[in-house]
Amino acid sequence: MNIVFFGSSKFAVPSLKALLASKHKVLCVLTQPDKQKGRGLHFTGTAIKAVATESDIKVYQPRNVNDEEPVKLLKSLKPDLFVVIAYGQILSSNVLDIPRLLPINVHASLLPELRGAAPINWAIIRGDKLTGITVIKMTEKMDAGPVILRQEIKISDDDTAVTLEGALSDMAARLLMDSIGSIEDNSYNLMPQDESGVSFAPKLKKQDGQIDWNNPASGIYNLIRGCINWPGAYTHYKDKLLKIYKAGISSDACFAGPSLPGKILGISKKGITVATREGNLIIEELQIEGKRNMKAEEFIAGHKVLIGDMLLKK
RNA sequence: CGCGGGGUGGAGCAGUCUGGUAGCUCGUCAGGCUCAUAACCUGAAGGUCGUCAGUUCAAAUCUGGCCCCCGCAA
Repeated sequence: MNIVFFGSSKFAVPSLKALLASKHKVLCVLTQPDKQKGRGLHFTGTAIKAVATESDIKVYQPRNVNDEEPVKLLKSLKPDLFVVIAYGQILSSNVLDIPRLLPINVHASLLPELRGAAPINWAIIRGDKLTGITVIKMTEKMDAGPVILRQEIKISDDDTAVTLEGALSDMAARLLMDSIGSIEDNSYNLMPQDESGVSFAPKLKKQDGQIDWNNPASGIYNLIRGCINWPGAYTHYKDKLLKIYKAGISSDACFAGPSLPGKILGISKKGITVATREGNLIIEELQIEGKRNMKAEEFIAGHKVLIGDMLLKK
């Protein structure tokens, strides 16, 4: 089949690679325009652009796919199928009507749960035990089309957005290939989504990573795991930004009583124990503004961390 | 030239403003204490202070160039 691939982030990479390795033909790849990124604000391309370029696939980076010019181009390719994975732009019906067979989308949640840009992060932040991959036929309403294929995966307590994304992106590639297979021999069904079960996973904002010590330790633990790649769970210590990369829930009985949320209760090799509204969190790996990330033990060695110090919102 | 922090024994930091003996916490090693220990005590090893040049009697510290790491922002 002749396929046009739409994707931008790392999550889409295994799927694109699977397609490139298959008998199907990838006519071209659409990805987000290069953006100024990082120190010095140099222009950087997406992860998908790198893979496509390496394989000598044509790359297009329209600012808006729905504009006249990209639409014209896509029509001229006469594709059978659109495959959209973590692309970052919403396709209008003009675009969705182009492929001869279907426009399909691979989404990292069990739709209708967690529609939107950041389903993996939110699944962890919400404390879900189960998530998965859903392949849908795209409709104009985002992530709302009928389901072609779906598979579940368990979220373990020590999964982070990074580990889960890795597992899901591989699963996405497999499910994508299965879906294409069923489309090819016309054996697929379209199951409408149950609109009563809809929830949303909007793009994370910087602000979403801010730790509120008035939440229970378990909620903060989930936030840390869910925000690990971006924006990072953060708080402030002595007026400096402090990111927390790894933490645990403390079971130490000697800090059992209620304490002021955000207060440092204990300092040991295991980490820094901090009070929350409910239970205590033990910080194991962190990063202070301007420094690399380090183990709590290392941080303690060089910074005079005292019991009673506060971690604050700002 | 987007804004900012930083490079000092193996790790994390202080010292730099106000040049003049290399400091702290931890780790490592040896010994001691202890029923025992990741605890405690004593001692030791380990550093051309990122790099190149300049100023100076004297540079981790002042001046200039270069390299590298990181936070913000996007």
